[in-house]
Amino acid sequence: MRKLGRAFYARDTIVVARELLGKYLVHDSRGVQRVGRIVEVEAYLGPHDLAAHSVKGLTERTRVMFGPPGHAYVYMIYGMYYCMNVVTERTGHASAVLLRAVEPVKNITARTQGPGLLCRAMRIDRRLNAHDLISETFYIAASPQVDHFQIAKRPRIGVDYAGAWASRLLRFYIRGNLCVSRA
DNA sequence: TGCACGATGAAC
DNA sequence: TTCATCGTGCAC
Repeated sequence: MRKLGRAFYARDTIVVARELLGKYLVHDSRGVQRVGRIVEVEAYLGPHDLAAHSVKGLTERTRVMFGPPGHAYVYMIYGMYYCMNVVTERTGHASAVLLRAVEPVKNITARTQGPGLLCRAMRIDRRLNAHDLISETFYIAASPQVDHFQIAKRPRIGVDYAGAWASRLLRFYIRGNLCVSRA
């Protein structure tokens, strides 16, 4: 599979979010390679986006978001789940794409519909925070076959506190895909 | 040093 | 609609 390079991530966040749909998330963990096809994502546009964690500025937690593109921002939510983001644009821009759901492709037995379940099923946890996705064991690759689909746009989930930003259509998913967390 | 609050998921 | 569960950020 063709691994995505730094240049893929160093672009407009909405473009990256849309193009991540259909790509393959690969994680080699203790000799087991797990692969999931990305079917749902959300774009977080930077410190001016009231729903983005980077709205807090550069802190210990948001350090990775402010760093270079192509790295994984993994954080714990509600004390029980992890969520994985891909950092986009240039260093300091503090934008990222949240991976919300994947379709099981290889060595995945648990459910993957939702950001928390996705990380649990693919064994993604805090240890992978700040991990470079231009690597051998944790990366995203282009689809091995040509596949075309329609992209649906919806408001992001769980960000009602973000005022006008809550209604922006920044959640994208593959229309009709059964592995999407919410249609 | 303490505390309110989540980019969730599951049960009721 | 409620709750489990804990790291983070900020108030004090």
